[in-house]
Amino acid sequence: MAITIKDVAKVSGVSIATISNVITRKKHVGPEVTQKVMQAMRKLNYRPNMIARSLKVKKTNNIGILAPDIGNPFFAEIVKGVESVAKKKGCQFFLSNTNGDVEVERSALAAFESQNVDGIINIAPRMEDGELHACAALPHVVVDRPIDTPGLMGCVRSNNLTGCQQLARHFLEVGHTRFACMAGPVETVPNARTRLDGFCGELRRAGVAKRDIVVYVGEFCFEDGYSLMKKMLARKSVPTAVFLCSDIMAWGALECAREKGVCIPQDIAIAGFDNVYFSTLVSPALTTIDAPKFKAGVIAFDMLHDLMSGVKQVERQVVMETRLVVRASTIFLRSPVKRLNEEIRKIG
Amino acid sequence: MAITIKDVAKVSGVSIATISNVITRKKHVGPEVTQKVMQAMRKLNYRPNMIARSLKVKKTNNIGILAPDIGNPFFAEIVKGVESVAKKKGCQFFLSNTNGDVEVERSALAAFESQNVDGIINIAPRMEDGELHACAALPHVVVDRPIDTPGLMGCVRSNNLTGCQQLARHFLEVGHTRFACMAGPVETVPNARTRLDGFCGELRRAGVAKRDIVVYVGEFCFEDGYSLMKKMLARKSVPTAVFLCSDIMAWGALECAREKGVCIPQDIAIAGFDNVYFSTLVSPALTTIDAPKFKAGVIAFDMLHDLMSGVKQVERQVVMETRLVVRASTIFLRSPVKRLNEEIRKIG
DNA sequence: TTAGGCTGGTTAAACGTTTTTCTTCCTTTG
DNA sequence: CAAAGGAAGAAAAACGTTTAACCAGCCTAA
Repeated sequence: MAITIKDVAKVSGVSIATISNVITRKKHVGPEVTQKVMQAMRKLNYRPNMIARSLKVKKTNNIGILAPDIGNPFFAEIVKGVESVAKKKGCQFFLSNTNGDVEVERSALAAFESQNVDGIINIAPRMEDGELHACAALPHVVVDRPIDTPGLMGCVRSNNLTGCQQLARHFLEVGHTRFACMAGPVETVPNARTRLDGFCGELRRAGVAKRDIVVYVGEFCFEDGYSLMKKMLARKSVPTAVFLCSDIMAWGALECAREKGVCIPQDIAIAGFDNVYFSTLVSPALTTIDAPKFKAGVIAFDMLHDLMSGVKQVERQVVMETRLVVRASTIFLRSPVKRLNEEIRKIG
Repeated sequence: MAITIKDVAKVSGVSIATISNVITRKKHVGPEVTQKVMQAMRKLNYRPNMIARSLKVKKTNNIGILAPDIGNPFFAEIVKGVESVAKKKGCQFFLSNTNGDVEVERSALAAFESQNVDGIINIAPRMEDGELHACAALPHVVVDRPIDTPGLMGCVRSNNLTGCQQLARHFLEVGHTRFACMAGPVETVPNARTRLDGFCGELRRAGVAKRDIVVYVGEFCFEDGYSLMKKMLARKSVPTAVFLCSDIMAWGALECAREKGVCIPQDIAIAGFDNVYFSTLVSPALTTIDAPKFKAGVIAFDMLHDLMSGVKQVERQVVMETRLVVRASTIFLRSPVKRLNEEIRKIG
């Protein structure tokens, strides 16, 4: 039988209200009584029952975190950011993986609501805007996806555009002339669209012809990076600079290149998006676009916390910058990168 | 204001007890009343308040998961295993990262207890046995660490020994004669000790001299893999087969080798432990010892669930097998691996 | 001296459920 | 036909807290 406030009351010979007061510090209670109570609590190893407390105060100090896949280090990092500051505020969290399945998202949200969480952090949800907005009765911040913020909604994301533009310029600077972009699910994920548009747009602006940019679409996963790369290598004129719209896709592409005996970056330059920490470990180290992950988590929680505590005038849209991180997969130090270009020009 | 069972009672013109009965199906309630109630619930979009329910029934259907670092795919995979089956049983979970810090473990456990979780899954805890055993009042299964199981404890882990022995034999078979083992924190983590002993023991049994096995100790992290490798390469006689006791350490070692211009596996063969899914992606693909992760999570939850439901005679110790997975980092197809050995013999 | 205000404490109601007990009204049966 | 039993629902108590309302004693000020 778990031990309750009543037991403590009995042992310390004082009313349960007093016990509660020494715990919550809401009313002053005399020093010697405080002592007695403290002692009794320690002796009994009493732990307040949060369930009962929550029921009474209508506040659980729990939040729910929804993420597509915690096995993906990108999301894991965000979650860790959230946790780092949640812990400081005495906040626990429920976690639910959705696999990008809207149905799962729905049921997880319902479950969270039943658990009376005080707020929700929703990472890269697939659910459409309208349905998401309907959840704004509860403080709810969505991360890594643009959305406008009625009710108690918040949004923290990164500017996917600039990083992609930087990458396009980088490719141009090192002399590439034929490009490929392997995008994510552009129909359902706004950021996938943005990355594609940012990259291609900048190229076009620099005068690259439309036919020199080939676009593929897939999911943000290893397999699709692999298979799209394979498809691309089967073309008769192969681009020399390819942007995979997530690191994990880029790993797939690297794997494919290795199998086909294509040298990176000598033959083809490859870049990703996310700057997940594994990206320094693949070979060659991956040029990628860094998006703040841990920090996004931190900011998301802070925002949620403000929303939960009813702070007025909270900044409900935070967008952070992305930036290009150049590594070995796009620069070939020993010789100019144009070799393949020239060969192709000769051949085709 | 959230809507409660009382509102439903009012709308459907029936007592709250009856509402409860239609929800829980504990007592039969007439069909037309059931209809009315259902309708009212739907109309009001009523969701039972789990907090109140939990308080009454002294059961939350929540569990707590403790893991060193969710950013580590090894642990993430276990968590996903747990979640997959927990979800089916209508169980939510709290998650807490400990960073391998005993103090954090303690406070997280206390927090879980206050939340009245029904059980705990404790992955690779650092806390010592005694203290852990003290938590066995609550159903508590520890994963990936051997421990005996008094009270309501359970343990699911993998047999670290056999895999390491297989690896040792594999190294011998391809002709190595000088070995290194870079172990984890052998003092505090039992599995670290087992891996070291399993590997070295098998070598010794095969007649390898003690002086042909060099041992280093570090943490299970990238940095230590890197630095220990560096230290090893500075020796005047360098082993040709090295076992890094976790994949993530092995990645560090690969990185170091790359920097130093050491070819893997031609110059040195490298193997890891865990078979985390990224290990196929590093270059060269890593030979490693596969430990079941997702499945461990599944089994852990099943065991916990039995413990929670008071099932008698639950098997409280499950140990799964590990097995060697040979990949490119230890086999060099085009020529025998002994080259460096011979050079070393010549030089030193 | 006494009304009024602190101080430090107690009592009791409330939070939203479940569950035990109680009430009604039928139906069965000897 | 009366007693027993069963079915369907209602009333009320309980879960472990917090908190509003209350109270006793003491100090101060009028």
